Amino acid sequence: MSITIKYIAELAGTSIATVSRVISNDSRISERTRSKIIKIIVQHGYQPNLFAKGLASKLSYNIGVLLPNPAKNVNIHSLKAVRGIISQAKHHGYNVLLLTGNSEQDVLQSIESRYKGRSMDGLILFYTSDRDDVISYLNLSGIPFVLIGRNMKHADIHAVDYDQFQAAWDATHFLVQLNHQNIAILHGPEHVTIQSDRMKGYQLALQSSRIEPNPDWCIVVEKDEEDIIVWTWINSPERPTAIIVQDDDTALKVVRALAKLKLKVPDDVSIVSFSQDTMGELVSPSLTAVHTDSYSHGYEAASMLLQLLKGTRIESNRKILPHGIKVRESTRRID
Amino acid sequence: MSITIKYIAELAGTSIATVSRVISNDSRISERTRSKIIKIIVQHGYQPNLFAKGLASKLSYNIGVLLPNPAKNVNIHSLKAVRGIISQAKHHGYNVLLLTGNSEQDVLQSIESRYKGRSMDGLILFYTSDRDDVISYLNLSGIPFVLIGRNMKHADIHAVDYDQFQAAWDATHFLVQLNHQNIAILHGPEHVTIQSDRMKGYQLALQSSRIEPNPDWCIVVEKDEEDIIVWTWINSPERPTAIIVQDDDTALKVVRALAKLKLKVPDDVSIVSFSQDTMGELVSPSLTAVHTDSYSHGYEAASMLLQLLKGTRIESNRKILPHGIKVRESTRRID
DNA sequence: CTGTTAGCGCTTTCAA
DNA sequence: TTGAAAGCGCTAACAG
Repeated sequence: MSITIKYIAELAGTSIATVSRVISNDSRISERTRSKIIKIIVQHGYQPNLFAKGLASKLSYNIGVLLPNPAKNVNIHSLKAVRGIISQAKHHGYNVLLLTGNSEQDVLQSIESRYKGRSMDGLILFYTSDRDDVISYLNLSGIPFVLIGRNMKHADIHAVDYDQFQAAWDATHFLVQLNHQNIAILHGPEHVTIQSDRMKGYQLALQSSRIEPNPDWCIVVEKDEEDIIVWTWINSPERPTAIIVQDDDTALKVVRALAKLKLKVPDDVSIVSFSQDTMGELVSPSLTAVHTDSYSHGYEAASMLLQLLKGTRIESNRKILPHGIKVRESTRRID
Repeated sequence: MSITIKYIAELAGTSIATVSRVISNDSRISERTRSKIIKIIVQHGYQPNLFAKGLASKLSYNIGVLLPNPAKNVNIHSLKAVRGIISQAKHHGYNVLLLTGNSEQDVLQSIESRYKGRSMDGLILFYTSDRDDVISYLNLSGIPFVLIGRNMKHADIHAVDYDQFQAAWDATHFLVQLNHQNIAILHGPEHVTIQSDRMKGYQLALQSSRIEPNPDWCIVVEKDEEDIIVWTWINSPERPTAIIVQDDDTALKVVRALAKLKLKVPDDVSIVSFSQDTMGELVSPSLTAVHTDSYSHGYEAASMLLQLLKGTRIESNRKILPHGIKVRESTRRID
């Protein structure tokens, strides 16, 4: 049998209520009793039974984390963020419960059963475009939740992200500083919101340098279309000398596509990517990239959710985290 | 107030005990009552309160997953495996609780409090060399656990892995088939067990082809030493024409180091890596690699743990999963 | 400041 | 095949 609050109370010669109060840091307990009880607790390695606690308090002290959808969107970013979440959660006495699902049905049903079953008090999820309906569901259901990323359709939900507009602005500006005039931008079919934010940043940065954005160079890449896109460009009279790419994976594909056409990075074309990973550092050429600290995304998301759970007043629904630009080998100055 | 077993019982005109039995699939319930109750449960979307369940049954229906240590060893492999774990766990009505810790202290204390606090019934962990003491602790504590990977110091624990010996044998054999005679092997300071298994596979494969292993070419790489190693080699009269590298990250570093010496992959040197990731596919040159399905590692580990928890007799402590070799651009035949 | 006590929602004997 | 009732270990009024 494991050690219970009752046993501790007996040892301390108090009632279980007193022990309970000590555990929950109730202020109206004499220093004397408190220290006595704490000593006994430590001595015996007592750990409160979270189920009893949860049952009585109607709180699970679990927060759920919904992983991005299968394979494709599972990346190091999410893992690091999860670490941040765990760390923050632990700090506040919360555990982290992991959820996934192969279909939306599956996901919704997972969330519902965990929430109704009182297994989790709130949820953190990562943005991918197919989460739209999940978010609608969450909004309706009243489950407290925080999004890592941003969603245009649901602009007012609690979210943690970095400033995608500014990030794209910075990337563009950086290239302009290197004398690039012909700058293209490639982004994926997903991430509608991020896409449009980045697009605006890109366009405004160009305009502020008196460069007119070329609409042919703002391209949405369908899966595995990099070859075609690059092929089209190479035939255009004035081809881009620099490309801003949505993510590391796509950036690598673009490098490969360029290589097939005997174009070298950064000699012929410079590339800036949006990184979620340290991978960009290892490849050749290593990738100049806009990066942000995934761990702190998770940390801050958890922090926000915990505030929500505790009913603390939250200043703002959105928390913007800093980003930076890591200059590596894939970019060069042109004359 | 959420729906409880009591409410369902009232609606069904039975006692809560009966409802409970239906839920837990007790055999001695008339088909009539069973179907009636099930209907009501479904109709009302009733979800049992897991805390009450846990409290009464002394089972949490949670399995813990201890993530690999910070940053360095966090990779896509673990994330995919975690998905496999979740999937299997869900299948059996279990949830997945995530654990980490920044220090061993931290980890041990997390495990203990979760286990004692009845938050988890068992644990799955990933192998990294600094987990040795954690494993010793787990062995002592009696917590049911399964290792993903393998540990030499604790050979008899429950574990899921692929055959590292055979994998290295295959990699070596593959290179020999491509006429390589001078084959080196690079592995990290970590993963003692894996290392020695792979080493044996490498050596025996060479010997079976009547090639005498050159001890200078079996090298343990300290962190960020790739440059030096490659530098040493290049000065040796007969340099390796092929290198087997422990993981994708190191492989990329080796490619970079070689490039500094004007050696191209695969023209001058072929490389085979042990992959944990799809990254090897995207880089240039893409990496020929031994790969295994991370998802199923997680799935099988969870399956084993669940058997342990249910007290099912387990045939073997170790489960060996298949691996394969993906031939890509980093290897070529020599004449 | 501390003790008493009534639950929280479920499982599990023990009886019927 | 079903029901009654005693907990599981803790929280949170309420009372002192």
